[in-house]
Order: sequence, then structure tokens, then C-alpha cells
Amino acid sequence: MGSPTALMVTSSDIAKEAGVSQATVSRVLNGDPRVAKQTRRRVSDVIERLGYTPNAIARGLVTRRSNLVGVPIADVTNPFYPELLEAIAGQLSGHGLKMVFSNSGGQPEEAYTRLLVEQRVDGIIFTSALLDSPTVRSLAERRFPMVLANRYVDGVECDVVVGDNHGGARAAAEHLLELGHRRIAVLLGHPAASTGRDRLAGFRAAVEEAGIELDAALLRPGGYSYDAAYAETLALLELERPPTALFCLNDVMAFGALNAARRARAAVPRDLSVVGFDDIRMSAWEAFELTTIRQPLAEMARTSVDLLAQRVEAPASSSRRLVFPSLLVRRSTTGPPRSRADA
Amino acid sequence: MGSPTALMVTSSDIAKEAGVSQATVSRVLNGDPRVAKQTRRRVSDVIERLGYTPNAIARGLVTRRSNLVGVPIADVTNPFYPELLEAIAGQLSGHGLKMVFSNSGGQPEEAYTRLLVEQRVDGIIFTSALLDSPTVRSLAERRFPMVLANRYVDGVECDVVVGDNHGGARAAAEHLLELGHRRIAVLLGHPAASTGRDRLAGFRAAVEEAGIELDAALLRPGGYSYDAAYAETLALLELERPPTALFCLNDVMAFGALNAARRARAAVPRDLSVVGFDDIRMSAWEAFELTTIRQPLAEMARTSVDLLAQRVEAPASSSRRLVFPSLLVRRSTTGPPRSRADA
DNA sequence: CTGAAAGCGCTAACAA
DNA sequence: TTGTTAGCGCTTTCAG
Repeated sequence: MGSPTALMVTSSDIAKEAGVSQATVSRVLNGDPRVAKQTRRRVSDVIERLGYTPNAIARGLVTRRSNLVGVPIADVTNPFYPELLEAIAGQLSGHGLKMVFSNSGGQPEEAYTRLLVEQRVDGIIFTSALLDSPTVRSLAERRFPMVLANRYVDGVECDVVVGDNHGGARAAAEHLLELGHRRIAVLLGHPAASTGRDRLAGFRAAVEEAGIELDAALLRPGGYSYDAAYAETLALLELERPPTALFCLNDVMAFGALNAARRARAAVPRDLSVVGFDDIRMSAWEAFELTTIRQPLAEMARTSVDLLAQRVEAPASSSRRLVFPSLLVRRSTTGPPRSRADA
Repeated sequence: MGSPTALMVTSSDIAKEAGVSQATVSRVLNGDPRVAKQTRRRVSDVIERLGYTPNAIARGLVTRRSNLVGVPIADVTNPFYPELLEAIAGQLSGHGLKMVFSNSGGQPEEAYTRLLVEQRVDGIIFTSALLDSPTVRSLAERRFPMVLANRYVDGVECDVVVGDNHGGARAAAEHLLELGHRRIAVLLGHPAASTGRDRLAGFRAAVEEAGIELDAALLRPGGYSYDAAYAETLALLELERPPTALFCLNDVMAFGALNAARRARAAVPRDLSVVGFDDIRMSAWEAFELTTIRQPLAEMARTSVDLLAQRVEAPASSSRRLVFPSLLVRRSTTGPPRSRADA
């Protein structure tokens, strides 16, 4: 078992070589202004010459800061998350922070969270927390620095950044209603995700205000997944009286629906109107031109990082809840229903 | 400045509480078989009771192992990478390793690599290395554990996992040639990426063997990016004599091309045949049904992790180069050219 | 089987 | 302005 980096240069090596104390090397490293210009120069030269790289592990042990932030993500292959991830990564590096990433889907939340805590990450940004997550709850009780991005957890006191899911879904409903749809199906998200609950609630509220009732048989589980949405849409389309419109609780499911419609030779929006949620980049592609609800994803991600950074500095400050507006983006997947017979 | 985790329980706390030495606690933690069953039990109970989480930082300082692996990725929002990332993440956690992720695009390679080295990651998996990368070269010289996944770097001695880019591109060319195409455009990748170079070489070789010459004016820069591909395709379509076929050096560019074609009202494959490379999941979607070259991405990713894990154990062992086969997948974006006038 | 003690490489008082 | 010293929380000999 060979030690991987046995011959790593240390600050003591630098000190010896430069003829100063190890503490001085440390000062140079941390830009301590008290170090004499000359000394600094001498030390810097040696550092350069020996190719010294400070050991963040040792530093972390004493500073109690790892500059590491945990970012568990349910499913990176869901294109919603890469957009979030990109923005988070960018903002983190602006704060001098590094990301410990976990593709959390599948594995038990508690396991990967424990790993993050062992690693002494300075904080965690949860992007896919479930409503009743015991892990998040326990972390919150221990006042562990974290922010819930995109989704929140019921009754947990901590920083939260979300979009206006209720309002966005309401806008989606109003759009569909206005077009004349009455028989509307919904592809649900994860049953335990706040996003799904809020979006359904907003949608339902608007529909009921219009004096219409959502047919429970048309509320289908989708789990925010492409595959499930694809299958459900196929099934929906085979119904005796298929819906004229379909509200998908996220864009990825809308793509599943659109592809299923194509497969079933159902014309969109003539036979079926489709609305998504999130407005990820692909939604604007000519292949989809999806009508959807836009959320300022990048901004939300950046804000999450900022909040976390502040939280790490001031763990005891009161927690904040930021809600970002959402906006209906009309594109080509929605139109009036074909016949008013269904209305 | 409040210390974030000031009140973290340490192994000494556990020791005191359990009435044993701190060393014994450490032994229990690491499953040392010499510890008496009774002692182990007592210690474990206290650990449980006080909610103790071992400090990986402190451990890393002495073991010289962080169990962290750096994974820089050029652009997570390019859907090719999430598929790689997912597989890498899964395999890493199987090895008890955690991922330090960087969305490297934009920032200088040297900067984020330095961060990883400071963090004392056990190794790095490069997924987007450029052919002449000085950083990779210098890391290799210092025998830093790393594997080049997907792309390699010229003249660098280290573990490499790639697909058969040359062979795959050749298959793409033969397919197009067989269909009767003679006027073929190519959307290139990153000029300094081995993938792009090899794919172009393979494609060119096959075309020239058929006694045809690639029109240099139809070799367009695409940078593996959707946007560039979209723009270039639009331009290509406006040519006096547009190409009848387009070989895109990755799938994402093919999607750009397909969407551009739609925008320009060019029928695929009637007016333009399109071939991609990678066969990411989306390529099979009804919206695209892209003819492309399949690479065993997940398998390549898993292999990369395995190689790295082995390399960390045996830094001096001789390096390996694994090439995975590629395969033409015929779908709906390719067909014979409309008129033989162009042939 | 268990404890004592010596660090790992760094930062941060405290002196000088 | 610089050096000395004491740890940070662990693992790992070395004794016993």
C-alpha cells in the first residue's frame, strides 16, 4: 500500500528552505499584511520553486472550515438539474467554495448526508428534499447550515429558496381554461415533494374557481420522470374520452408527453394541449416549443449559494424564505381543444 | 465570527464518556477486530447516544487519504455529461468515494485543478481534457493519480478510457456513403479535443477511401455546442448548394442541427440527413430519432472509476488504455439524398 | 486487549 | 515583523 502523495512538500519544507519559521510561511500563504515585503518575496520564490501546494485538509482541521459545500441532487440526468447545478457551481466558486456532489437518487438520504457531515462540509444545499425528510429535520435541529433550494420541508426552520409554484400553476390553469379546455389531465410529481403539492394546489384552485372539477381519474402519477410521463400519456391517449389538455408538473414530463403523443400520432396542440413547468432551455427548442411556466432557475441557484454562505458566517441569524416569481411562457403546445363537445 | 460546528462531539468525548482511551474509540470506529466485544458495545452505545460523527478531515490528515475524487466537467448542461456523471457518481459511491465536482467550462483549468490538489483529492477523473493540456501533463509527470475519461491528451502516460471514435466515425461515413450522399458537411467539435480529431479522421478516412473528397468549406466549427451547431446549420442550409448530409461530432450538435432544420423548414432526412455521435438517451426520443454512433457511456464511466481506484492503491503500476467499441444506430434522421444531381 | 504518546500540516495566539 | 508554542481530531506505533 503505497502512500499516494508521500513526497508532498509541506510548509515546513518551505520554511527550512527559505530560512524562516513555518508560521511565516503560513502568513505568506494567507496574505497576512504584516509580513515584510522582502520576506514574502523570498518565501514566495521557494514556494514557486518547490511547487508547494498548501494542504487544505490540515488547514481545515484547525480553521474548522472545509470550504466544501454538499449538493445532493436527485437525478442529474433530469435536465432540470444540470441547469441548477451549473448556476450553483458557478456561484460557489465565486465564493471560493467547492462542491461535493452526490447523485442522491436511489441511495438513502441519510447515508449520503452522513458522508457529507463526516466530510465536515460547511453546509448543504438540498435541491430535492422531500416534504417529510427526517434527515433535513434533524440537521435543522442541530442548526446545521443548509438551504433548501427549489423544494422545502414542512415545519423546518431554515433558509428556503423556491419559485412561486402555486402562482405558476394557477397561471397554467388559467391559460388552459381560457383556451376552452375542460377535460384536463395532470401528470403529478413526486408525491412527497413540496413543488408537486403546491403546483397541484395552485392548479386545482384556479380550476375550481372556474367552477370546474378536476377528474380524479385524470390525475396521474409521474414522479417527475420522463419514462413515467411517457407511459402515462400513452395510457391517457387511449382513454375512451381522452383529455384535451395535459398539465405536466415539470418540463421533463412534458417532453415525455410530447414524445408519447407523437408516438400515438396525436397532434399537439390539436388533439392534446401540453403545458410544462420550469422552462428549462430545451423547452424552447423547435422540437418542442413547449408552453410552460418559467422560473428564474439560475437566479434561484445563485441566491441559494449566497444564503448558504451567509448562513455559514452567521449560523444563528434568523432564517429566510425567498419566493421567486414565475411566469407563463406561451409557445406552441397549447391551443383550443378540437371540438367543443368535450368542453 | 461564530465557529460553525463548535460543539461537535469528538472521539475524546466519546472516550471519556465510555471510560476508555481515545485510541480505543478509534479502533471501534475502524472495526479493529482486537477490541473486546464488551468494550466495543459500550463505545458504540455512547457514539450512538451522543450522535458522534467522525471527522474525516482529521482522519485524512493522518491517513493521507481524503476519499475524495475530483471530477471536472466542461459543461454539465450538455446532456452528454449528466449521463457520464451519473455513472461516475454511482460507481464512486460503490468504492466509498465522494466526488468533488467542478463545472470547469470557462474557468482556467489550472485554477480548479489546483483547488482539487489543495483539497488533497485522492485522484482526478478528467472528462474534458484538451489535447495539449499543460495541467494534465504536469500532473502526470508528478504521477498524480488520474484517469482521462472520454478524451485523452497527447503524449501523456496515464490511464485512459475512450470510445472507438475513429471506428465510430468511419461507420457513420460508410452509412452516409451507402445511402448515396456525396456532399457531406461536418460539424466539428472542440479543435483541441481528441474526440473531435479522431472522429474527423475516421470520417475522412472512410470518405476518401470511397474516392470522394470532403469539401473544406463544409467542415464547420461547432465546439460541441448546441448553439453553434444551430447557427452553422442555418448557414449551411442557406448555401447555394447545401449539403445533403451532416455529420455532427456529437449528439447535442445534432439536436441543434435538427432544430435549425425545422426552423429553416428543411425536411429531415429528405432535404438533409443528420448523424450524431454518442447516442445519449435523448437521441432515441420521438422528437429526434437520431441516427448516431453509440458509445457505452455508463460502462466507460464505471471503468474510469475502477481504474482510478486501482491507481490510487498502486500509483506506480503501469498505465492502461481502454478503448470501448462503438456502434452505428440507424434511426430516422438519415435517408437517401433527394436528388442524384447532388451526388 | 487497551492505553500512552507521537505526530499528520496547518493556524493562531502570545511573545519578543 | 517574526518566532515559539499549542493544539485541531484523528491514526498508529509501541508498551504493557
